[in-house]
Amino acid sequence: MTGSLKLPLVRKLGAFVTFSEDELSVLTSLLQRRRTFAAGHDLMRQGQVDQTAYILIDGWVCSHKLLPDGSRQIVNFQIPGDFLGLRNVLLHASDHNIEPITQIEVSEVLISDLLEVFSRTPRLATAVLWAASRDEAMIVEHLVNLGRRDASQRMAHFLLELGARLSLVGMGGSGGYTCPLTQYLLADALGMSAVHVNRVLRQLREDGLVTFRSGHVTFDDHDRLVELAAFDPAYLDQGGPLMK
Amino acid sequence: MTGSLKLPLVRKLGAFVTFSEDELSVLTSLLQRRRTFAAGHDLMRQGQVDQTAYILIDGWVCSHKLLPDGSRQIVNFQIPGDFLGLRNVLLHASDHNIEPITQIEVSEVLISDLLEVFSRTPRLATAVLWAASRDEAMIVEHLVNLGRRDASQRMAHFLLELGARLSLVGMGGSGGYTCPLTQYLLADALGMSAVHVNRVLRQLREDGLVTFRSGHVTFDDHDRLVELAAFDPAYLDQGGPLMK
DNA sequence: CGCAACGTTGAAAATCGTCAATCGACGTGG
DNA sequence: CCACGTCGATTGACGATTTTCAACGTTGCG
Repeated sequence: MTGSLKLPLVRKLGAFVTFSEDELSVLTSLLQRRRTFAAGHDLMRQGQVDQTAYILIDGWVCSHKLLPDGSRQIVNFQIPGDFLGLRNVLLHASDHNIEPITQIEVSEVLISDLLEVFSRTPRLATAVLWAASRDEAMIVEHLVNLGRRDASQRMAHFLLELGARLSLVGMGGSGGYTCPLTQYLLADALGMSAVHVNRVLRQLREDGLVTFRSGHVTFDDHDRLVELAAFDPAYLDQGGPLMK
Repeated sequence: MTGSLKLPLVRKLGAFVTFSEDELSVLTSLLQRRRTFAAGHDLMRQGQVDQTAYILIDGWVCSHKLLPDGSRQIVNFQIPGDFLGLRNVLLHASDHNIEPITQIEVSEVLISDLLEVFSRTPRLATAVLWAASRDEAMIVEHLVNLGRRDASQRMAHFLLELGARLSLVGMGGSGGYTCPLTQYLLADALGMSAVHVNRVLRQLREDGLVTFRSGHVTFDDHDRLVELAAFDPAYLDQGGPLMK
């Protein structure tokens, strides 16, 4: 067994299938073309016709859409092991922006490489499509979050989802996790104002549910938080040994 | 040329590629296993482990998620030519419900058939994945709708998107379209109450923008409606001759 | 005729956004 | 070293949007 089990992507896909040595080597060969981006330097912009995809190795990223009035909606945050821009590969132009929140390291994935992987190792192709399906399921749950939960429930659900995702790649435990997101980023992700984010976080903290302070999320009462948010992690499809 | 050009699925995918005769026959072979469902008889339920997908031939469908408190969020409506349940094929369990709004006719798609299509005709596989990417782009835009637009803009955007989608499969023109959705369905899709849906529709009608009455949507002032909603159809990726 | 589903409207209440101000941490230039 | 500006977090007051509650109208159908 190599050190590749430490790679977030491998850990994540491991929730779907167990790879053979051959598949592992093909997978890691996808991760060779490394690049680094500084926070705020977009990897991709709305309307851009560049059909490049990336795999996030290290750091945090957000994908968002900008509206003509200057406001924006963050669609999701990406953490190590996640794909970036996969949806745009087949669309004529990118429909969203991809912006690093921290300094990041990515692997560039050429479409040609991806297609070769698809034809050579069908199980790996299936695993990639599984990850894509899971990403879509997450977006759907965010839609439910915005449409049918109030601000407190939205926040609770968001923090729990992030915790579950981070656990899967070894970046968080049941007690909490480190998180570089600002209240402005949370606001744009949860469809509310930064002021209200602050109020909601205070409320959750005073109620003894979660504490989000100076870059760290602490679950003070995980069970009650799950109940408040009506959080059912089934959509994350991570039923393996890593799920509690 | 056969009569297959009248098929909504073929028209839709035609916005992405032009098919050869051989590809057309493979595509239509996917549409053989016909089934009919009555309104209200779900094709699929949350948590179900059935990995069947369908292609909608005729009628209207909605996919939605139910919350423990009884409320629901409609993720999208499907119209003829759309896939149903494609995302669930690789997930361990369905993450949403699929419910016919009218009586519908569908073609059942077996995973085995789909995989065979993928290996035999790569261009067709690409077209299917394009459609899936487009569906996801739509969900993302709905997310933006819920997160960053007020009720009037949401409604305007929704009605415009539906119009553009229907045009692509020959079910609507620039003037308007026939639409079986109730105000309750609109409410669950747009994340608001049915009462407010009613008020918003009245406002849009009195402002001379759109009229939605007795199952028919009429664009009274398409340009102003587009401006109100900040509607940019780029995400629908239907840049062909059908887009105005 | 009477029920049921959908549409419509008003009034009161809750949620949330906007505006405005303050504070602490941090880095930079003088 | 200190002044200054910036960014993020925080709080209060006020106002706008939207929900809830309640009632009534309309249509279609058994």
